[in-house]
Amino acid sequence: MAKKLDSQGRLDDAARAGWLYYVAGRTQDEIAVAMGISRQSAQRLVSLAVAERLIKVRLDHPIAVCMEYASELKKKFNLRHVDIVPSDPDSTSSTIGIAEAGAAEIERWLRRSDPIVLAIGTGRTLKAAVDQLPAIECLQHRVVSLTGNIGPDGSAAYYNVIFSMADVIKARHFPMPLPVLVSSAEERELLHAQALVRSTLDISAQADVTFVGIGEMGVEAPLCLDGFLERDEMLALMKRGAAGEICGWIFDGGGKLMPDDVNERVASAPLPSRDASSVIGIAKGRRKFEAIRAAVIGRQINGLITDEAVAEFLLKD
Amino acid sequence: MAKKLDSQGRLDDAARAGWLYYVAGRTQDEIAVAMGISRQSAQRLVSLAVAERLIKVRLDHPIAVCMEYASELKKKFNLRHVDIVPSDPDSTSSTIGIAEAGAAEIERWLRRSDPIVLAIGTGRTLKAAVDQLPAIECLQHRVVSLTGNIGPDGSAAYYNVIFSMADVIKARHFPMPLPVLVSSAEERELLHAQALVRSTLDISAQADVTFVGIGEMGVEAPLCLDGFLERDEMLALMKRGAAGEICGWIFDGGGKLMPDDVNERVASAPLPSRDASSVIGIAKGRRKFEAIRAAVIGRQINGLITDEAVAEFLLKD
DNA sequence: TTTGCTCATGGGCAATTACTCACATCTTGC
DNA sequence: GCAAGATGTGAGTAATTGCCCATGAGCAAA
Repeated sequence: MAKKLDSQGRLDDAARAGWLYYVAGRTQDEIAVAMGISRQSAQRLVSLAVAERLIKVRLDHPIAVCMEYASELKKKFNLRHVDIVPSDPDSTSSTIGIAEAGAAEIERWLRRSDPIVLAIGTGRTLKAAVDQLPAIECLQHRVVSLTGNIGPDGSAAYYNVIFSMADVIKARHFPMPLPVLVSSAEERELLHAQALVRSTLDISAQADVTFVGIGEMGVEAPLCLDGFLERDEMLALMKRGAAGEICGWIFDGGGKLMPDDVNERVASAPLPSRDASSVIGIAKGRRKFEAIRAAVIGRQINGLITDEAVAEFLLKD
Repeated sequence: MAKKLDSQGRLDDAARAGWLYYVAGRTQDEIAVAMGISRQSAQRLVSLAVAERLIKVRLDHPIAVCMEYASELKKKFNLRHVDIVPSDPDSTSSTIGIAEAGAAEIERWLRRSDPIVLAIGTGRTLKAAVDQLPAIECLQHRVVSLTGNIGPDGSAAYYNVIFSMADVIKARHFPMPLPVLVSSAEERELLHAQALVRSTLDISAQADVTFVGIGEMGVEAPLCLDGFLERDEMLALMKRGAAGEICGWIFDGGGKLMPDDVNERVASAPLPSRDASSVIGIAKGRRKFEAIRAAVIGRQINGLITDEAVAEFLLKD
């Protein structure tokens, strides 16, 4: 070979080796023979070609952009887990796609053989996700609800999902026999002191992974639709800067829990630690843009399952 | 994951795995953990992504000697466009490398926002190139076939590429509902007079760019293999000095169309103007040396995508 | 319902590739 | 012309990947 190898010549060789390796599909051994160098040198040239970005790999599939977004979001917001599903602009469903993706992620956790504690919030999206779960026996795990299962009128809250979940997987489950909102901070303390509630709260604090929906603010928001909040309470909250809620915990545009009397009355368990465990939000849709951004910024969650449209919104500034 | 896995979902997974492997640079083990599958399954998905051509690799570096050859060829034969890819002396494939390069050049044309007419010939090499194309919507362009799509036995000619092309790009396309060779000059006139054929011929004459394969002469040549010409017809042609063919048009060593009865029966559209448009040949391989030289000398083409070995041959005298 | 077929799965193993270390060679600055 | 640092090389070894096989699930025909 040439005695003097300037960096141009070396890059040429790297390009040639990279071409033989990736395009022609030869092994590094064959390349070494063809180029008259040692196997190791061939390997170095190939990795140089990669390092110098001479080799461009492109994935020609609609999923590609989702993966891209996921990786950027993970970096930008320091998230543990991000899953982006393709958007269907023609669909008005607020769950299509993410329900399946959410179920897949829940299932991944449930398939673990070591026992875990899985905490779960409430909401339509989460319910849709749980409905997608296959039947698996998970005797080793425990599933705990972060939110009360009693509706404002005393009936069972429809969108409390822990029972649906318990139906399909055979794990021990710990519902929270409370309303979502109580009348005062004092009442909450009283209720939380009950042995049964106490133990559920304790278990929830040990959660290894948590799945929650993310609610937006507005008179059409779930909190209002389901009768937990009156229309004017909601309007007042919005005036004070509320951006969204998770399990009833209301946060502002920066994702900080608001020092508000409504939050004083939330009977849900606190969200498990975002430092020590995974807390994964599942949500999409135009109306939730701000709520999702706030939740991510304020680290109410450290994982996100959403769609392309939300990803674009979160990445755009 | 244990849900019903339709092939769509499986391709999605393959794309994910492929992305994680090639773009994100994760190992198959990491991918397996991330996707909740076994390492072997991850490996299968990755290779499926490759097999399904979801992964496109290209080399983005001007290898000095290739660039040099290209510029010399351009000058020597007054060509509009020359692309030289490295040779792999041990490979017997007649398409490797130039298929990717051809696809890249086709893509460059397709990416133009102003509407163009792209004419396309036939052949294995061209088919391999089109298979490398990514899916792009090109509603503004028109794609027209220069050759008939009916094989000698009346079936669809396999190596007619316009349909493969129309699959991946969503442009209007104009196939040529004719055999490649007809029985006589009179029959050709008759068929060409049909309205449908007429309009395709008219469009092809307006082509802004044309991509064609270059066929060699010989009993192993495509024209024979695919049954368009009998063995002894071919031998007679060679005796009369035939050097190669493009879209069935047979030319001699000087690249001039032969005044031969076979050429009288070729039903293909004439090659678009080499003065007013780009007509790019894609071919390589020892057996095509003479055919390529003739095509370039006789200006059947004014652009060439080939490999180092051919470039050296063309430059050596 | 049974039988046969296809195909995905996971384990195991061999081939291939990546990394580390010690040494040789080349370039640079004086 | 020489020392010092940078850079390339080969060997050995660990990690990663590719492939074959037996198995079992899903599905269609009998």
